[in-house]
Amino acid sequence: MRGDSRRSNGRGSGQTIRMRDVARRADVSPMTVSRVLRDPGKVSEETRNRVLETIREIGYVPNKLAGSLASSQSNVIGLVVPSIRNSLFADTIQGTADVLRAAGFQLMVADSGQSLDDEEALVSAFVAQRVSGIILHNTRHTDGTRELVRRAGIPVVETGDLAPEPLDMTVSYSNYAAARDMTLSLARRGYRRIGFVSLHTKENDRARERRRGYVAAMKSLGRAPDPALMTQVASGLAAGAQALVHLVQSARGLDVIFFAGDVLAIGALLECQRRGWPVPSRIAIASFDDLDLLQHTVPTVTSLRLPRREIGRYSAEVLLDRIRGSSTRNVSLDLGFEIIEREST
Amino acid sequence: MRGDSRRSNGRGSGQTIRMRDVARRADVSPMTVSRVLRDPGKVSEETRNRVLETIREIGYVPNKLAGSLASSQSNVIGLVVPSIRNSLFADTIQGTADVLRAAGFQLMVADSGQSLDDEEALVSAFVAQRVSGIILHNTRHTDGTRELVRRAGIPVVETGDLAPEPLDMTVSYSNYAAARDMTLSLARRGYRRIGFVSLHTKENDRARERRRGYVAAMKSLGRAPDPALMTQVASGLAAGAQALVHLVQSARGLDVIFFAGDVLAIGALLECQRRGWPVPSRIAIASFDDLDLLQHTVPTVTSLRLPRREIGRYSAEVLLDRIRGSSTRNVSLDLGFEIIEREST
DNA sequence: CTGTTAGCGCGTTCAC
DNA sequence: GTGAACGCGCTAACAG
Repeated sequence: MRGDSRRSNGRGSGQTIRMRDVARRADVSPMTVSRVLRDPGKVSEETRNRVLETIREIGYVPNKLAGSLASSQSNVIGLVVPSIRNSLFADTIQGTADVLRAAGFQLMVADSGQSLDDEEALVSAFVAQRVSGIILHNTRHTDGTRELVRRAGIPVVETGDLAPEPLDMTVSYSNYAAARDMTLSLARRGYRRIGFVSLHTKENDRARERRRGYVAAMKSLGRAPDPALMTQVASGLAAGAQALVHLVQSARGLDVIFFAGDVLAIGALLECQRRGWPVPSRIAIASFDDLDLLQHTVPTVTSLRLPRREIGRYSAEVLLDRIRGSSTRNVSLDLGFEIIEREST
Repeated sequence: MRGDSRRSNGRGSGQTIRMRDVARRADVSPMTVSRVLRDPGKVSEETRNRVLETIREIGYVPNKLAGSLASSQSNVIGLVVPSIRNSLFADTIQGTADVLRAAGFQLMVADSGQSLDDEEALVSAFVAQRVSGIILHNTRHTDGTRELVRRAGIPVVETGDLAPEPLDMTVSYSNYAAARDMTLSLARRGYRRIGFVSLHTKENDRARERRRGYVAAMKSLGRAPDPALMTQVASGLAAGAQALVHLVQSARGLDVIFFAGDVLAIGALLECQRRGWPVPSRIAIASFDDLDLLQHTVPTVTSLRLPRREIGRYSAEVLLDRIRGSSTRNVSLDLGFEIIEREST
């Protein structure tokens, strides 16, 4: 293979063009070509133009692999999310991608499927790729993960929740505070028996924090947390519908349910439509995530507006600041949230 | 910096561990360490275990940058989507990510924002990173993009639609056929005046193909395409609602509308609920994309089930086949679609 | 402003 | 089964 990476399929140019090919053709040294690409100001205009022209002519595309190896810095950021498919992360990823792209950075995305061990494997792969920063949508990690990023000295941003033991930097909102405040807000609006539905708290830290917030709110209201008012379900529209029916039928006097996960509230609302249960008169509904949909449904749904896009943007920005060395350390941003009251409560 | 990449922030181990550090400690040559990592069978069990143990002890993480440079092959695949945020792509990305991860490959994701020039820039960045394969959710490209991938000789999969002029491989369904068949299906069910709403066909190839399919179906039914029945809108729930109202009020005799884009049908359905227009008796609704939601709404919505996940999976698989050299050339998969008839029509 | 030298960390090749 | 030499393509440091 050496010196001949010709493809066997008959496609491609046959030869990868190297910097020295450009240099030879433009009658300069490879170093000058390198400078034209990364520090054009240090090359005379005439030479620069000649080199640029040559690059265009022969279609040279620099090898970043070699560049990164030589300079010990890549322009790649690694991102681990629990689930790419979950549209809730899509906004955040988009925010990150936008900032990174403007800065000329690439984004490497991976999916941990909620498994901390898989997360460790992915972080290891990122370290192996020598990414210059890592974003984790998760605040709990294996010891191995912690050790990996510590030793690698790579800047890390955690998000998804405020991190109790930050690896490095944090950009998020507080799931605890959000659930607590929504619960208090419902109480303030006069609801007496407030039901709470979350995703399974066993595997999901965010779900656990939200439940903690709900419980704290109930206590501060002088209401002992009633197990009959609380339930956990899997993700999905159908699960939301089931949880609704379950709680409405089993918890007497229930007047509102706070759905603290994904699309649960929508599933519940649709179930109400199906059964002809008027919302909010028969049962009121509040949601955690302010999906677009919730302001278009009939009735519109009360929810928490979370700064998804901003989390993505800021995560990228603090990472870039750190990489560029212009950074304050120990960044820990709480981007907050907002309660949006609508017709469903 | 050379030889001393110590961080100034006091974090990190201070020194990156290299293969030769492992070798020294395990009392073997670097070559043996390399073999243990990539071809363990060629090393005696005793040596192998000693090396493995040493790697664990000192927490060595191989430098893939150097490895890829030396071997001229990376384990990274580049993916360009029009919009990360669009949940329709999320399923496909997940499918790709799943397959790639099982094969030990990394995914680099970028967002072209529907701009062909931006796509070219991203492809160029991918080539610069020496990715070993590229997936494009798009079938139209600049000449520059075509030239880039041709010269680089990188395997490419196009998707999003059947490619009229494939760069290389294609994995998709036919937007044209899907829209045509849905239109014919509506006619077969007895609908006489079939309205059609798409996204703007000017910037969106898929929207154009879908409209072409609708028009072809109408012609084959002996019905001249009536401009009064067709409209184009931006993406979003509100746009779907507006399109609905516009068509219902302006096209007399309209009995069904086929919404050929994103969440338009949902926006329209919700608008019907808001206005108290019964679906399908006052106006029937059909959707293009079979979002989960559509089988939970009241009424449930007729739509096209597209093989999103499969597209992602197969795209990754044909790419991997090609990279591993075990491939048939000119792969062109049409994964088809399915019409799901529900209550809304 | 431009060139020279010396690696970056690893894989390939070939010898032992 | 194991090791030495060389180079992947580029950039840092220094010299001129």
